[in-house]
Amino acid sequence: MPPETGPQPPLHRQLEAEIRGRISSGRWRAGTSLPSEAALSSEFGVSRGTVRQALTALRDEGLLFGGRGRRPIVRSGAKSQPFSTFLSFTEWAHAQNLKPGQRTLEVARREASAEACCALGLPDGAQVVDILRLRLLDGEAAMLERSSFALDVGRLLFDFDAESGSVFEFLHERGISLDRAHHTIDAVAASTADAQILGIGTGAPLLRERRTTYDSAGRAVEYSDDRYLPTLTNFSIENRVGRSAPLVRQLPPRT
Amino acid sequence: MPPETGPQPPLHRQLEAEIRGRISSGRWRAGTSLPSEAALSSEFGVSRGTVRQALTALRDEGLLFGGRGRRPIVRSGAKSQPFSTFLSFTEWAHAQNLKPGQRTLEVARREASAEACCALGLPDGAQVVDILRLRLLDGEAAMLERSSFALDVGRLLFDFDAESGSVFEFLHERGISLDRAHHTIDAVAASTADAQILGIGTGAPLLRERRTTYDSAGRAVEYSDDRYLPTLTNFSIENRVGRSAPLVRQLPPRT
DNA sequence: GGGCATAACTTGAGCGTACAAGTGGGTTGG
DNA sequence: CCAACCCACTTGTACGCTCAAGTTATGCCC
Repeated sequence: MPPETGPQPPLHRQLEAEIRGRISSGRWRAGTSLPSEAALSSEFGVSRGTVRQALTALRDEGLLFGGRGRRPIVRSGAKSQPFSTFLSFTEWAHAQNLKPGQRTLEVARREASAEACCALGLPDGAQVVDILRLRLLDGEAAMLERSSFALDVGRLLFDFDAESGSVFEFLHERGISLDRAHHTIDAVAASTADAQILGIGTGAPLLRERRTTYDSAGRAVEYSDDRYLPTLTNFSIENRVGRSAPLVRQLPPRT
Repeated sequence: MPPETGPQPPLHRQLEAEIRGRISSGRWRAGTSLPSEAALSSEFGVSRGTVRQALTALRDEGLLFGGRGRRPIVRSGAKSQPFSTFLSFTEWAHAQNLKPGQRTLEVARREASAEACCALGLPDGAQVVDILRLRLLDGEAAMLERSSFALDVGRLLFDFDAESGSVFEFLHERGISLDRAHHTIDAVAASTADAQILGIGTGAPLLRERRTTYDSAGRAVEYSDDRYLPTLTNFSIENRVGRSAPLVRQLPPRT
C-alpha cells in the first residue's frame, strides 16, 4: 500500500497540473495553440466548465493567452512557473533546480516587536517565538528571514530540526494548517546587522517581503520580515485588463 | 442621451463592484458575514454560479475569507482596494485621495536600450520612443518612470498632452487597446541620475517595477522601468493555500 | 440546565445546456 | 485573381441542477 496518498486534489487542479506539465515538458511548445476546450474536455473526460477553471488559472498566471474565438496560445518565453509564493523557500529552491540551504542563527522566546504585535493582533508586550534564519541558494547567501510566531505555535518550533525541511511542513505535520498569507513588498537599505550576515555593504538595497500568515480559523499565526538580495531573487506578476489583479499598489501606513 | 455609456461589463463583474462598494461604504462591516450565496443570488436576480464568480474574485484579493460551510466574512482591517496594478498611476493616486502630478522630463525617439529591445522583441538597434517622467503624490516626488514604446505607438505620444491624464487613456482613445502586462519587482540602488531627479541620496534603495505591456494581439507595445520611493509606495498581495497565486518568486535571468 | 445527536443551511465541486461574440477558413461571385 | 460573404468553430457568459463536505442551530433526552 502506498504511504497514505491523502485526498486527491479537485479535478480542475489536477488538470491544471497536467497542462502545466505538458507545457514545461515541451509537448505543447510556446507559440502554438492548445487543443480547444471541447477537445480537452473529451480527452480528460471532464466537463468544459472544469476545463475552463484550469485554463483560467493558467491564463491568470500568464502562461496562456488569447481571447474569444481564438484558441489559447502558449506564451512564448514562458518558462512554466508551477508554484505559488506561498510555497516555502525550500520547495521553491528545489523547483528552480537550486540547492537550498540555511543557517538558523537564533530561536528565542521574547517580547514581540511593535510590528509583530500589530500584525499578529497581540496586546503590547506579548511574548512570541522569534526565529532568525539565513537562507542560501547553492551555498550563496540569498535571504534573511526574521519570523515571529504566536506563542502556542512557536513553542513547537523548539523541537524543529533547524537544518532540514520547511517550517510550514513541520507545522502541517503537527496539525497546524496555514491557510492564507498576506504579503507586502518594498525595498529597504541593509542595516548594519543585515549587511554583516548577508556579506554585503551597509545601506545596499534589499528587496523586503513582509508576510502575515493566517490559519484556517483566520487567526494570525506568523509574521515575517524577509530580506532578499535583489540580484538573486525578484517577484513577478501577470495581469490582464478587466480582470482585477490580486497584486495592489499601496501607500505604506503613515507612522 | 447619456454620453455613450459603452457596453456594460459582464454581470459577475458588476456584482463584484457592487459588493466592493457595500464593503467600502461600511454597509457590510469588517468581521461580519455576508449574506449567503443563495440570498445574494436571489437579491440580484442572477444565478449562484455568477455570484460565486464575483465572490471568488474578492476572495482572491483577500477582501473576504471563510471556507466550506461558513458564510464569507469581510476581512477585518481590509480597506477595500478596488483597483488593479494595471491602472495608471494617475487613477491610482485619485483612488488613494492623493493629488497626482507629473513632470515629463523627456520625450525622445532613439535607439532602444538592450533591455527594451529584448522585452519588446525588437531587433538590435531598432528605434523606439522613450518617455522619462517624474511622478508626484501631493506634490512630492514618488516615482521615476522610464518607458519605451514601439515606434508606431510611440509616434502618437508626441501629440500627448504630457501634463494631464494617463498615457493608457490617451492610447485607448486612439484605438490602441492594451490587454495585459507582465511585471517584475525588485530593488535597486538609486543611480546618480535617479538620485538627482528624486531628490535623494545616491545609492538609496528604490523599489523597481519593470513592466512589459501587450496589446490584444499579443504584441509587446511598451517596456517600462519604474522606480518608486519605498517610503511612499509598496506592493501587496494575498494568497491562499491550494489556490496558486499569480505572484511568483523567481531568479533574475543570468546576465 | 447541560450535553449530544440531528436537521437545516452553506459552500465546494462538477456536469449539462444555451446563446452571444469573435476568429478563421472556405466558397462564391465579380 | 481578388474580394466579399458565409459558415463552422471556439471562447465568454450565464443559467440550471446535483451531490459532497463542513458549519451552525435546533431540539431532544437525561
